[in-house]
Amino acid sequence: MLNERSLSVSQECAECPIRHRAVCARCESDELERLEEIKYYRKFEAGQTVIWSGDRMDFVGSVVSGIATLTQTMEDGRTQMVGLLLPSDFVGRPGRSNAAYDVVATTDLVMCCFRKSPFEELMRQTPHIAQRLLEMTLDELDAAREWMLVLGRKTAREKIASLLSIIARRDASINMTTAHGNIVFDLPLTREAMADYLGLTLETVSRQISALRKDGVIELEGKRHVTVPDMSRLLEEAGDDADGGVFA
Amino acid sequence: MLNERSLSVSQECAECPIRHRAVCARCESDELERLEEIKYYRKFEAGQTVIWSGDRMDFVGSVVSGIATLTQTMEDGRTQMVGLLLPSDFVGRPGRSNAAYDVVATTDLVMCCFRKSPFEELMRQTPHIAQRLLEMTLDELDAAREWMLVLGRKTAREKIASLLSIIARRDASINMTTAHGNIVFDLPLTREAMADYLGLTLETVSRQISALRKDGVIELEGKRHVTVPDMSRLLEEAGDDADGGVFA
DNA sequence: CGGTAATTTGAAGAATGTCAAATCAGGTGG
DNA sequence: CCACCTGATTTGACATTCTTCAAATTACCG
Repeated sequence: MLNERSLSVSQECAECPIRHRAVCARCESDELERLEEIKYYRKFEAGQTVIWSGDRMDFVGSVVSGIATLTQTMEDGRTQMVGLLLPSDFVGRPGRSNAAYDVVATTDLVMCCFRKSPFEELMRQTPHIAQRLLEMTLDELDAAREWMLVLGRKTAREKIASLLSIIARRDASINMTTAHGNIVFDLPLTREAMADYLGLTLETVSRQISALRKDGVIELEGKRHVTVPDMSRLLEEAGDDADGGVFA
Repeated sequence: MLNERSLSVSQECAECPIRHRAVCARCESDELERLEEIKYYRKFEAGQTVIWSGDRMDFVGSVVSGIATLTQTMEDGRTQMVGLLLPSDFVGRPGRSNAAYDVVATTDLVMCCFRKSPFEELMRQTPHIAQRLLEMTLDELDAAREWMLVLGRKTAREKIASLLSIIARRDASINMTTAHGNIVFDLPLTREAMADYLGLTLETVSRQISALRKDGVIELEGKRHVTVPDMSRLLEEAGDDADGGVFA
């Protein structure tokens, strides 16, 4: 199932776009050299499954570019997204041999992979990797808990506004695509993927996006390109405090 | 607000009931001695708030006995539980100075606390603590993701069945209170707390519990004492695979 | 034996899901 | 370059689930 092509070019960690944010962020140059020995790149096309829940997983790795999702599926087919993986995010769990979730590339995706057992060995020896992984895992746990509030207590409209805020915020921390105060970004998810993220149906997602557009909270060009004229308004719609953060 | 009483008796780590499961599980005896120097016990009564979200938090610690909850609250009062803390669970985040969630004791509670900055210093020096904390955080993240599926995709009945399964499982790993194949346990949560856990109203919780009782999935003595005659039936009602696990 | 909080139950309403059909967008082959 | 095809998205009508508000009941505590 994994018919990705190997990259012919090998890349230097020093020039890596996620060098200072990924699991290797804290590594010294000698530690980086050892990581470089066990790393390899893998490329996936949009729509491809990186790994199926339950499958043996002999690597861990970082998203270098593109977006992937982590999802759980019930026997009857209901699915819930439980993670949205952006560049620098970590995939896999050291010490676990089988994947716990489906990982799917939603855009073209490049991953920097490490063979699992050498990586685990390296973790034992270099505290910087484990330290950084702990930090990242704690951040993910906080994000998961924020998400739980969204899933459990917010209305459909608030859920959509929350998701848009999150994407805008994450996007801004990378691209800062803001023309004269406006926040502008592309939705990296289909309506169905948004529904799986938010615990809604795709029809409800569509209706609420239309409603937010009609009420002037967002503007749309095509189905995916979003402009937010007033970020604090969006945050208000999300049910969050309308102050603080990147967009004061 | 924190009118807990200090414990007059200091306890030995060696005899601690959570010695082999808490954040200190991997520590050697010399490491334990250093932890012992910075630890102190705190006791809370049922209903007391351990810490408010946003408050300065100058300690981290472990639940020794009793149960606490982690909750988020929106401005208009809607609340969502995001963590259920049982004995050996860790409270607080190294490197963070203010609490991100409300922590409330739902039963009488004993915590083993460490002053934060000495603990952080110790973490830097002894990899065993950080290693164990990473492991525990990864487990919590998995639990949070399971919970996200419950919140996002399960029906009210499935949510209740899921919660009962989780409590039964956690209880069993400690007490194994099973008379002739039956699983028996006490609900440590009020209907309202269950509602906050599951993203429901307390009325819906009450109705679904009654329905499960009527259908013979569970039996109740009083409001809190639960008997599960057939665990696989309960798991089926939860929408999970009805096999595997502790109760095969 | 009251009093209070927790829980249950009922009736009605609102939000979201379901099913079906129409529309739109992008890519393809002619 | 255009008509067509396919999948994504939107829209509509209706069904269902869950919440809301209100009141009755139960359990526990002093």
